[in-house]
This record gives sequence, C-alpha cells and structure tokens, in this order.
Amino acid sequence: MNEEIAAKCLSELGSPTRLAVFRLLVRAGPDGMVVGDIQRRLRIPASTLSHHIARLTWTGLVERRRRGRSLHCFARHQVMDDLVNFLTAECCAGFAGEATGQPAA
Amino acid sequence: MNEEIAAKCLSELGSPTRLAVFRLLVRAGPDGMVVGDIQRRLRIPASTLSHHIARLTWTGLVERRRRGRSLHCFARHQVMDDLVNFLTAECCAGFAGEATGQPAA
DNA sequence: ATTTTATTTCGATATTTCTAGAAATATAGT
DNA sequence: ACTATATTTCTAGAAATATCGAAATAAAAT
Repeated sequence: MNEEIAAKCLSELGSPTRLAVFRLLVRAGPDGMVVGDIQRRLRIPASTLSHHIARLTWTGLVERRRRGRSLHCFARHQVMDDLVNFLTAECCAGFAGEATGQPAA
Repeated sequence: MNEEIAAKCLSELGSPTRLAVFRLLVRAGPDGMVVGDIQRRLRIPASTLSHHIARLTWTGLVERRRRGRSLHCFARHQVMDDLVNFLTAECCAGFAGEATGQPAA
C-alpha cells in the first residue's frame, strides 16, 4: 500500500453511502450480502447503489461474485487492513521525537 | 467519531495532495511546518495549497497558528487516531464468526 | 509610510462525482 | 421461447471539487 493507492481507498470510503455499504459488508461476514439486500437496507435506487459498489470494487475493497441471479458482495478485509496499517505507520504519531500531538508552541 | 464524521475525514484525506500534506505534517512533528515550506516541498501553487490546507483544517485534521508573518500547520493526531480506531472497530475483521476475509463460497 | 514577505480570498474554468430514471443484460423458471 | 427477477450500463442534469492567476490581507522590516 503506497500513498497513491491509500488516497484512492480513502477517497472511495469517503462517501457516506459507500462507507455504509462497506460497513454493512464487514458486518455481514464471510457470507457477504446480496446487492438487493443492501439496496433494501439502505433504501437507495438500484442504479445509484450499483455505481457505488462498482467504485468499491475498482479499489479492491469489495468483491462481487454471481450466484444464480444475484450478486454476492464481500468486504475484502485485506485491503482495509493494509490501509489501516498504512495510516498507522505513516500518518499517526509515532515518529521519533513526537508523541503528544500538541503543537510545541 | 461516528460514521458521518469518519466519512468526512476519509474524504478529506482521499485527495493525493491533501494526504501528502498531512503526511508531511505528521513527519514534521510538534514544530509543524510553515505553509511556504509545504509549498516548496510539494511544488504546487500557493492558492491551490491554501485551499487544501483549509479543507484539512475544517475537519480538524490540521491546525493553523500564525507566528509572525508565517502560518504554522500541525497535524492533529487525535483526529487521525480516532479515525483509525473507528476503522479498526467498525470496518475491519473482528466481528464474531468471521476471520479470513475470504468469501465462504 | 512604504516596501517586502507570507498567505489567503476571489473569480473563473475544467473536471469529477452524485443521483436516478430508462434501457439493456444475465440468469432462472415455466 | 417467454416471463420474471436481479443487477448493470447508459445517459444526463445538478452539485461538488480542483486548479490557478490576480487581487487582497496581515505582519514585519526599513
């Protein structure tokens, strides 16, 4: 995970709708969730939801698999874990000589 | 940190330029960094940079303090820590019954 | 007071993103 | 083959964002 990819992931998760979808999928666990169920849960038009799921898929945060007529969506935890690790390592306190997060002056 | 605020922070950090600015400030440590230094480092026009720093400030990720003629910018680690905690708790694996991140079927 | 330095605000344009209806596609059932 | 279901792709208007030059503002130096 480099800065460019991290920015992309952050941007994709930065939409309230997409963040809600992703959280729903994380909670859904290994069985994932069918698009229609997500739609009924979040009450948004199918085409709008499809757009957001597609975007989450591009960045690898979500994976889609067709099962019969419906599409199951899964959260790709690895990508999120990588993102959190990147943020922790590169964007949180922890560099030599700093700790408080409060300005020196 | 709730979902709405998290989405806002993620969105703000989702711009490559803003993520670069924030990382720079984290690395700069407690002394922060002057706007002009950030500008010379990232090679972007002053007005563009000002716009991005302003956005980071709105969400509380960055704080600005005038010191003489120049403005010092600091990363507000607490906000980032809250964000990482939110992501870890709400958007990563860890709910009962899931672990692999791989779809069940 | 004038000038210099540092940064922001304004204004205008270009680009991206969001939203959602309509049409298209894919699959399964009859 | 036809119908129903599930979801996507197409399309387009509205809203948000990015970019950056020019003008404005703030503080310090002379």
